[in-house]
Amino acid sequence: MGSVPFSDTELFDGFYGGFGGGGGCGHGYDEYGLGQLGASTSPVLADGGTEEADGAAASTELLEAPKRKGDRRSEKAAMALKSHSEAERRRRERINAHLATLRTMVPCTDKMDKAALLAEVITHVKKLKTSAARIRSHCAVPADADDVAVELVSPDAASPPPSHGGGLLVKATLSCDDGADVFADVRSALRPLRLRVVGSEVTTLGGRVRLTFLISPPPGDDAGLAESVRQALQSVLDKANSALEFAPRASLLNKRRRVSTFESSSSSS
DNA sequence: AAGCATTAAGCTCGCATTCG
DNA sequence: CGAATGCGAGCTTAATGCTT
Repeated sequence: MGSVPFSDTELFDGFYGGFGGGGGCGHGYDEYGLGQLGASTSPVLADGGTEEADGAAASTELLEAPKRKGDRRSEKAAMALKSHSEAERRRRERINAHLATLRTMVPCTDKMDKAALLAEVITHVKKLKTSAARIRSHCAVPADADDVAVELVSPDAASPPPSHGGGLLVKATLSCDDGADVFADVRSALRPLRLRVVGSEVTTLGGRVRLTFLISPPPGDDAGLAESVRQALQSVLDKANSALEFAPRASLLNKRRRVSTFESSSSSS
């Protein structure tokens, strides 16, 4: 339509005043005294006059000083604008790169626009969550959230080994991050209780671990033992969580965090 | 084919927030 | 406190589809 295509705007690097894009916001670029910046040999000063006119009118040091100061200010503002503009471009590229990644992860999204893509991703994630929940209900996979569960179960439900006598069993389950110390911590926590463990099971998935113990309690003290085991396992969780509090600050910040541009390969200059 | 409306995408600006 | 960054809004342009 007779205007400069976006791809050609690089020609006007630093020349904001000459390009019409985004010019309708009610604020002209001259608001900054930047008119024709970069392309003009007689830059407009903040007060509206040109350097040539002012220079002819007064050549004393006293008058020159503030002028150079204004020049520097507009140069500085122009640099800030350019920098901000480039940062915005990088931001858009980052967003688009991640959207492209999402496109590769969800089938049949090639022709979708961004809004439809995001809607499809939401649907897809919901489906995956439902599937995960279904699988979890059938298999003993670790829970997403840290959890300690202790319950009394009948030997039938728990399918204990033949060595078990026949009374109620204590079934204790711990789900947490699969850290290097988990097993040692659990062992340390349970050892003082002098338990008779008749069965155990370990499941790990995606950096999470789920430990299940079947314990044969002493006669008449089911509830007491269950509570002791629960406290012991809870102490393991508490220890792990307190260790997290001393982890690098970045992992705990809920403020908006700055992320360096493009964790992927593309580096813009 | 021309004209028009709609939509998607990119650009810039100004303000708010965060960081050093 | 100034610089850097994030974000929403308003704008333009290009592409697309529909009607005449």
